Amino acid sequence: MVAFTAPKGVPDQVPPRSAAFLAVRDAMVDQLRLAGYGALELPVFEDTALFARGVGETTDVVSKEMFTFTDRGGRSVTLRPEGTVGAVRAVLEAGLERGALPVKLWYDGPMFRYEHPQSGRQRQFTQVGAEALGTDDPALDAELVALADAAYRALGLTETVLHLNSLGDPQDRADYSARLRAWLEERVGGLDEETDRRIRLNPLRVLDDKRPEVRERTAGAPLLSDALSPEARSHHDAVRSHLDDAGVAYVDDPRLVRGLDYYRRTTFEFIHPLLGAQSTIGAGGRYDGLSEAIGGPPLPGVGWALGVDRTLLALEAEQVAPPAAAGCQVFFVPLGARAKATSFRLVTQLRRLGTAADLAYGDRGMKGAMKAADRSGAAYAVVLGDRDLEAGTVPVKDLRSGEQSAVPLDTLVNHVRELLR
RNA sequence: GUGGGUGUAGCUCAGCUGGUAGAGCACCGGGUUGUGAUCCCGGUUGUCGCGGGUUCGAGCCCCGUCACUCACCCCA
Repeated sequence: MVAFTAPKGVPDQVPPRSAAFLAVRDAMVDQLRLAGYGALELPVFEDTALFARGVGETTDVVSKEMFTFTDRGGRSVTLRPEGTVGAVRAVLEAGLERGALPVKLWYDGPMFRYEHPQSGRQRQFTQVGAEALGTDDPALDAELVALADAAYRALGLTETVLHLNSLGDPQDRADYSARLRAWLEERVGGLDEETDRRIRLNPLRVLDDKRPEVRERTAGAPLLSDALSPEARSHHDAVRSHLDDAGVAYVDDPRLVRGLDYYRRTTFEFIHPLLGAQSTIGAGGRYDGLSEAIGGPPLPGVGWALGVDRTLLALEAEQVAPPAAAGCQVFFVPLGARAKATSFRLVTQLRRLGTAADLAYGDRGMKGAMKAADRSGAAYAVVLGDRDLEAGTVPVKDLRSGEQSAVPLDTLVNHVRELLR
């Protein structure tokens, strides 16, 4: 036991799992690069008011899950609970919306929400995010969905299910909310205080309640998908048709609701059935009003965030081996001080040339050093002691076959690089 | 914020009706004065989460507390 532990809900990533963590992140980013998305580096904390306006005051994320503190200058700042709002702020600040459109961007990094940790949910978690701003072309919605789908496929996930819905335009949503509120008050009202409050403030979210007794009562609720304006309807149809053409499978989920206020029209979630309660491994949608909500010009946008931690859990649940990290290629086993100095020099030389090399540290014995060579995963071991240095040739051992040959010391570096070719 | 479960070695865990701490794996060393993954032998690691109580005696019983974990709400 050590004196300090990581703060509650804040994970460490250590080997060997950390390699898989990075591989998941990279697989997502690779897809975005293929599609012309540019990199965005964003601050980890922002003005608290930015999130309040952008994400929405009444959302759970803003009302009870933010890491908010006052800095030394008396300003209220908040560790970002999500990436989209900050990304849009950065685009507006840099004036990118006045350049070539659409602006397509990706970013990654830690997000923070003050929640009770459980499987698949931490207070600090990592997302890869993508945003496409400046046009309301439904093909962009489909592109983003297809890219997330491709990332999951590239990683080897086969059981992910894509849920798709449209929340309509603001007017559709307002009309529908009023109708749903009346319906819910009659059937679900009086169940408990929290639910009553939700019926008043954001009735759509009641449909997302997982409690069986609530599920039962909301079974016949009117659906938003039946209340879409002709414009929202045709946008949604276009998205679906692009996905069909691209061979991306999805499930129409008319009850899919998102917890962040800025979404409208397209919304989607990638759900993994083997994960337990926190089963959404990636999600997103269109947010055409967000820019205006934070004081910017009208600027349509669509985006998603994929959870790196949860995607890794999904890989583990499917027992898919994550891409292996590149390991050591040549391992040096020095016997004695002179040999160690020579080994160190050769290892450094090899590394400069791009060959992964390592050596046995700690002046351990032959047996221990060979064991370390074996564990390093290297294809070759170079064993050298004083008598080899005097002879001018050193034994190079093929660790798979066990065969060994003597190589002149002055050509060792090239010889080893030749062997590894 | 609410509820359930669990805290013993680096890891996974055993520990009987209370009698003073164990296994497997891992790690280190030796068997082989210079050759790994097998085998054999040996060795290291513990405030039994923490604090208090009951008892001649507590890993075990009681109270409190903290942490971890799963679930609700909500979300990636």
